[in-house]
Amino acid sequence: MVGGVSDEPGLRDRKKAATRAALSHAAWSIMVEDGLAAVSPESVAERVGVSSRTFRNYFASREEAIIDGWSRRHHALADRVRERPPAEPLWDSLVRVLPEAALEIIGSRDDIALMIRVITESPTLLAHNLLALQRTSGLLAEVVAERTGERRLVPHVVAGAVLAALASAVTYWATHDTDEPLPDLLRQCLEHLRAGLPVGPPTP
Amino acid sequence: MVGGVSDEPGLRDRKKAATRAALSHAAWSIMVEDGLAAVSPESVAERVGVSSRTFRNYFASREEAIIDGWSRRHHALADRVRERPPAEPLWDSLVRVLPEAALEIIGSRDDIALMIRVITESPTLLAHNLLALQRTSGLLAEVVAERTGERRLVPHVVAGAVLAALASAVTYWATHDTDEPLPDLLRQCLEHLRAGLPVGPPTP
DNA sequence: GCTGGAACTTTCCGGAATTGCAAATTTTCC
DNA sequence: GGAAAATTTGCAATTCCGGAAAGTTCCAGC
Repeated sequence: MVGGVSDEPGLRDRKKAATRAALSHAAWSIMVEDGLAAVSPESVAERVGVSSRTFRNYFASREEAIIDGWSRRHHALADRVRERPPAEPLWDSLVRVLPEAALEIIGSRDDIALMIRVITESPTLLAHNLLALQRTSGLLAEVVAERTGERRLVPHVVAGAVLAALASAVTYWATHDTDEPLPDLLRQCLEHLRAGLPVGPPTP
Repeated sequence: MVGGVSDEPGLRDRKKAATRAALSHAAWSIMVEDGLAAVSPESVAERVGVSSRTFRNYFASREEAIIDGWSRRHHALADRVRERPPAEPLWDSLVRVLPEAALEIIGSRDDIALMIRVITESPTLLAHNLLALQRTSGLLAEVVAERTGERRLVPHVVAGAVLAALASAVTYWATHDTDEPLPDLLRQCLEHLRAGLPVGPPTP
């Protein structure tokens, strides 16, 4: 017992994670190449080299498979924030971590633009996306609670608002033809949340 | 032509709306009485007195039927804000409308508590709920844009944050044993958004 | 008010999607 | 090396879904 109480995954779990990732990746690729309709348990399983029954053991639907990779990267956001020095004020952590992390998570602008386009015509895919966001929001709320000591309403409001900002910034950046880099857009949104949401006087 | 250019729905459309509402209501009732598993196109259609095929003409799934009533009340939120005097500053409108409207929309505390309990063990139902919220968020963003003249990022951030506040307040109110009335909780959340989200210094 | 046409509901039905199960295969541990 | 545990696979049973056609209800024009 050289390794002590190490909880390394072990080959079995690593393989599971690998096929899961391979299935999700394949599902995404097929969607990019031939559209959402072409993604099926059969097509995905064939590309990975497993049976379609195995696909169903991992995912309940094509949408779940397509989202899964994204989902896992999303969830990493909370850990990123948690890794910041505990003495750092929360907003500083958020403003430091999110704008940079956002880019890595969503990948290229083309990817996210395609995703948004597909999502707008597939409520099911949108729903799975929202589920992933919701889970991330829960994880982020935990971190906020740890950092601030607040235990009740505030962490969820903060987490929800921050993810709304993230979603808004990403959507705008991907769908509008702007030169501003994503991190800058997101930083602006977060600063708004920190300082109080600006809403101009009513237009006369 | 006494009534002028009235666009009253007409009997046919009223009947459609009625069966839709009846189906949704029946779906909700069955869920309350016998649990989510007991809600099926057959059981719902039978209670209303239509064929199960008709149920499928209206809703694609039990979850959609269960959520539908709530959905429609949600969507009314945006109109409520729009109806406020145009000269009123946006935050005043929001703080005035939402806390009171929230209560009407979600019904009794028991209803929402049950809903949350069921949702936690049914991802599909949660997903449909999130879809409804998302649509409401879009509608609210339109109103914000009309009111403030802002056209790009801000309306979506504001709308998303406000709905996060709504969801947080409702969830807390329904799941924790607090004496504070829902409108007060929600007002607090909205004031936080207006003034800047408070996050205490890190706990030493 | 009555009649033709449009819209909605119902019945029937076939194919696709989903789930459960047990055998076969692979991994782990001793 | 071999037993135990976990995973993959194929198959069967079942449910789900939506199209087509017939029947029923509403609306508009005469």
